[in-house]
Amino acid sequence: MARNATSGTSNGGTGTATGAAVPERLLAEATRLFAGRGYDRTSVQEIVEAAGVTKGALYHYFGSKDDLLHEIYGRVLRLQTERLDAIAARPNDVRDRLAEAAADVVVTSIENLDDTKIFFRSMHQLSPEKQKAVRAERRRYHETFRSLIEEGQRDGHFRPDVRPDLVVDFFFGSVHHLGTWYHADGPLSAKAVAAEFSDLLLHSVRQP
Amino acid sequence: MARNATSGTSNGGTGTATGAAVPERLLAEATRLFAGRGYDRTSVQEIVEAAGVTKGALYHYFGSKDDLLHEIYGRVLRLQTERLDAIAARPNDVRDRLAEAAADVVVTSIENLDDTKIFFRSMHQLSPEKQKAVRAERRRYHETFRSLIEEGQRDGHFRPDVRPDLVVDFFFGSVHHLGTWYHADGPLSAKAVAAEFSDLLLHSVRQP
Amino acid sequence: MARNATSGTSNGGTGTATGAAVPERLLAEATRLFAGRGYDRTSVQEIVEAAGVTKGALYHYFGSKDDLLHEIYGRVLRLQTERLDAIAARPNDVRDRLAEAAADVVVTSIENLDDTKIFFRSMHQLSPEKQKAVRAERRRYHETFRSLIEEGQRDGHFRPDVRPDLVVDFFFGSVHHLGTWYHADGPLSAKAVAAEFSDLLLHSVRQP
Amino acid sequence: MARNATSGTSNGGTGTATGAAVPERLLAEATRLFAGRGYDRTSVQEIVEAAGVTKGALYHYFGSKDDLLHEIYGRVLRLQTERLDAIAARPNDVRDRLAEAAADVVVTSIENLDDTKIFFRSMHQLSPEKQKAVRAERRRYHETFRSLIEEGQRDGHFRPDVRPDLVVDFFFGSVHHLGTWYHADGPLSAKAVAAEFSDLLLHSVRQP
DNA sequence: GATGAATGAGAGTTCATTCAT
DNA sequence: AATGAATGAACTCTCATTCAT
Repeated sequence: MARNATSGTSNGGTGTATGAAVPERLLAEATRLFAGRGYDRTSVQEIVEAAGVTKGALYHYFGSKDDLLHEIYGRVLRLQTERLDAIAARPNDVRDRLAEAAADVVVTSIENLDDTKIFFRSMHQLSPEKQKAVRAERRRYHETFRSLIEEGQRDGHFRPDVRPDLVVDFFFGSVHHLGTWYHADGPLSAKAVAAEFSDLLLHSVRQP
Repeated sequence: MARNATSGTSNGGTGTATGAAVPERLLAEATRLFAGRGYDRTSVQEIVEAAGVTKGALYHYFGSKDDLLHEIYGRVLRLQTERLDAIAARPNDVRDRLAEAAADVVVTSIENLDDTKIFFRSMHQLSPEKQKAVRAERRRYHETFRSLIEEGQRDGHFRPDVRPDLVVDFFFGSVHHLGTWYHADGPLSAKAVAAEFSDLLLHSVRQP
Repeated sequence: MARNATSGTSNGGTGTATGAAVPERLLAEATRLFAGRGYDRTSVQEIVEAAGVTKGALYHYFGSKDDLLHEIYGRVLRLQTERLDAIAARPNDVRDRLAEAAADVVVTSIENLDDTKIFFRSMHQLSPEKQKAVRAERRRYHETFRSLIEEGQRDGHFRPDVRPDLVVDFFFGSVHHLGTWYHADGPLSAKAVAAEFSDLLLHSVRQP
Repeated sequence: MARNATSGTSNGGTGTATGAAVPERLLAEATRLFAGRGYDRTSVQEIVEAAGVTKGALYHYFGSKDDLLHEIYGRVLRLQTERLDAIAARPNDVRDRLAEAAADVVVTSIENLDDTKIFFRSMHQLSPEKQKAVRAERRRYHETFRSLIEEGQRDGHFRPDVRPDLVVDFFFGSVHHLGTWYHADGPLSAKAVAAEFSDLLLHSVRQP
């Protein structure tokens, strides 16, 4: 079980290595390493060395290696859920909200590309209970997204002959896979990808 | 590297466990186990036990554990490449060919769902050289697919304002993620998903 | 070494968990846990959690984990030594004194069954010096017991052809093993066992 | 789970270190070390170093450290059970059979003093299931012993006013504790102790 | 063609203890 | 009087791979 995470003595989260508080440093390094080598291929020893502490310190804050992964998921899930909820609650035309939600999740996925990579590659390495918890939270997120599509269908803006749940799986497959091909130093900005993915989604469902 | 892989289908009937030849049995069990537990969490011992042989036998046919994974990739890549090449070479309207190619890759991905799961989860666990080889072959596949989109754009059937490479990444994200949500015993047949994914792709790119 | 052990019974009412003073609570919980899981398998963390204090508190009162064990031995040794000395000093017939001493050590062993279990299972986990100290005290106890047998032999009440030291080892083997089979909720009261063990001892040595 | 124990390639069980077969050597060294330091304080590393092999070899033959302990128990239990069964089945007077059984278990306990020490100190460190198995076998042994006492009571040779089960616990307490005080280089031979313990037991139960 | 004993390096985790506060 | 973060060493166990047979 995660013990108490932050402790919040001081430090606003500045540096990567020795500046930040210990739990933050551990999470940051774990994220970087899990994204690079994969969860199973990253040893606890590597994490603590990268964070400049000892194993004892890690196990003081986190109950297990598994716990670190769960915490990483928690952070990104919370962030994306909050943003989607805010967008979905706006008074705009549902087409605009869907477009914005789609673009937003692409941008935040690219901004947190390490978390995105970890998400789709390592989820099945979580303990069964934690996996269940993460899936439940993810399902809530997908349901909110799906409800936008359903709303658009009721309004007559979106085609009625598509299954909203399949559209969600279709789109989030694309989003989760950003980590396999997107590179920050490539020709495409996060915004450019977001605009294009959002556009593809909208065209795929809109009433012609 | 794989030494001699299959040796054909004969076998002479000496097999201890099931009917098939030893290398086939090993590949089949490895595929099943890798899909279930992941590559790193599947031990060579488990594979040989499931196949009813000993470690020595495995290392007689395959040079390493890594080699098994590479062989699995090889099979599915060969299959999908052949099918795509055949579809792309037909004389039909490019919209029909794209629709058919999209539907076909969905169906074969679902029919080989274990391979699909392994593909996107375990690619980064291959040795660097083998990873490079697989990526190269995959790129060829994507290029063929992309050329269909480019052809449609030249013909005026598809919107000119989308980047063909992004469309490919968009669509194959969806395909690779089938393994995370599709269940054979669910309400949707492989064909139904294929039809819908293909339809979503076509709508997302066609000239309105 | 124990620093100041008890500090009396007062406590001022500041205790966080139950009523008793901190060192007593620690000893009580340690006894319970050592008897249940064994010394090596009980962590300092478990002890302090059971007692409702922190590690710092434990190390304030006791110099080490080893020290706790030594203190537990000290208590039960002091108790049993006092009682035996009192019984041995009475003016009764030596047969009655031996019978009473035997019955008494059985009763107090059962009443402090946790200590009994710890005694014979964990003695060798004490540090060498402490082990020596405990053994010396135990030897004194055995010598007092043995002198009763020798006295009975001189008086002609007990058979002269038995070795008193062997009788002591014979009998205390039985006593120390109470912890392995006696259960408070079984059919036998402490007194019943005490009566029978005492009777068996007396029959084994008395002059027929 | 214990895998296959012996393998019996050659070697009649001569030496302690490098002569004997690997599993035998491991068991012998484990017995010596467990008796000396206790189960929990003996590391797997120490065992394999003493046996001159690597950890992998140990885990090739034994499923766990726990398994080694179980195997040690198995050997001594089997030996003592066989001997008791043989003695109990003889046609002699029951008093002679009880005396012989008592003396025999003392002699074999002293001859295998390491096993005896381990038995009473480390039983509770076995996994619950294995503990149950050992206890069941031990119970059978005790029942055979108890049946001798019951037979003697029916014949009128032994006092009817003692509980046979308590006599068994009484006597085997003494036997199990041999390990705490007996030293091979002391003044008493195994036979001398056996004769005296057997004599004490017989006097404690016989009809005066 | 196939065995299985053995290796050796490294995995995650636990723990008694210390010490600045 | 008491905290709790942090240490560092040791723990049991796993694993892909090799090689004499």
